[in-house]
Amino acid sequence: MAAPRWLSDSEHAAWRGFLQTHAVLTALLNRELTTESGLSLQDYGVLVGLTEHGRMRPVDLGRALGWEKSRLSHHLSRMIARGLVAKEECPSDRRGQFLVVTAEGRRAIEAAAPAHVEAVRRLFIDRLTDDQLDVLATISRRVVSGLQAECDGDGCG
Amino acid sequence: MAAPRWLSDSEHAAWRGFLQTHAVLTALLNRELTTESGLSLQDYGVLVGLTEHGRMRPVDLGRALGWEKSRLSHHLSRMIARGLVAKEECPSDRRGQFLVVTAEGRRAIEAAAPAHVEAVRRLFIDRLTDDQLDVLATISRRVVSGLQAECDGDGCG
DNA sequence: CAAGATTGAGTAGTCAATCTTC
DNA sequence: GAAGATTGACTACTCAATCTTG
Repeated sequence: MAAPRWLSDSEHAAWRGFLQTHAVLTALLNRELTTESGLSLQDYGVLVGLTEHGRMRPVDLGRALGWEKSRLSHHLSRMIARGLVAKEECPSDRRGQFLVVTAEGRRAIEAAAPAHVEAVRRLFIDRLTDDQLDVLATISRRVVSGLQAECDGDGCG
Repeated sequence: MAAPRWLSDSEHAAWRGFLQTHAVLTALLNRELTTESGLSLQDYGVLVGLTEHGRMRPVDLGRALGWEKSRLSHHLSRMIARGLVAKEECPSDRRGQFLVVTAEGRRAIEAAAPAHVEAVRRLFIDRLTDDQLDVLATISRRVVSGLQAECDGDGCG
């Protein structure tokens, strides 16, 4: 390995800031959401994904969330046990299934959403400018696409 | 609760993108780091914090990382058991201690750093412009300061 | 053999209760 | 009583192994 290109102060600030922001933000949002609705931030993410797409295969939901397949599988089995989501057969490819939100899951996310969206606004969205939000979305697409390219070469998951 | 101000498409993209990016990026970085050096991303963060500050109290390290106090406490006891960090008495306030990196901890992070920094560059830093990195650092400061203001009102920790 | 998904064992994180010192 | 820190029980995540279908 040649002499490492260490991070500059501003690069270091960006990277550590990203990690710190995520830690602190998700901890508080998760606490609020759980206390008020009984859903975790993870539950909420699953329900948002399925609600947006109507029905979805685990592999696609996992990609949208950025989760490992076994994490998703464990989490889904807990949510299925609680009656929030359900599985349907996938006729075209019997290795996979479709996931759907149950009526109870729909009630749960509809009850949780107003307060949670307010919290996300208060702590995150409303503290940033439109330009900053656009940069963030651009960064996400850029980094995630790079990660996926990386994972085409070997087995990432 | 009045009619909720739902997130616009671009706000939703920014927020979900942030969560997805963090999930996907930390999973891959953690796997690489653990495989090549035996340190987790969390271990690395602790060692970076302590190395930068020389000696540090748990409460300050927890703030820098954005971690809950019990998470830090559990993690430190594991790192102490592995000989990576150690505690010293804090003469001015005997409720607290100082944390220091051991010689072994220093060896571990120095061995891990070159490859890890390369990975952070390859997957994150080098894919973004300087302007984007600056925006990210600004966002972090802004959001984290808001969170701390929020936590002055009640007990967040 | 590759891809979608599950399982079990081990590790890590959260919450509430507790202890000590200020 | 509040702040710094720890502990134990519970929940969640990771990794590797496995199973089934393409």
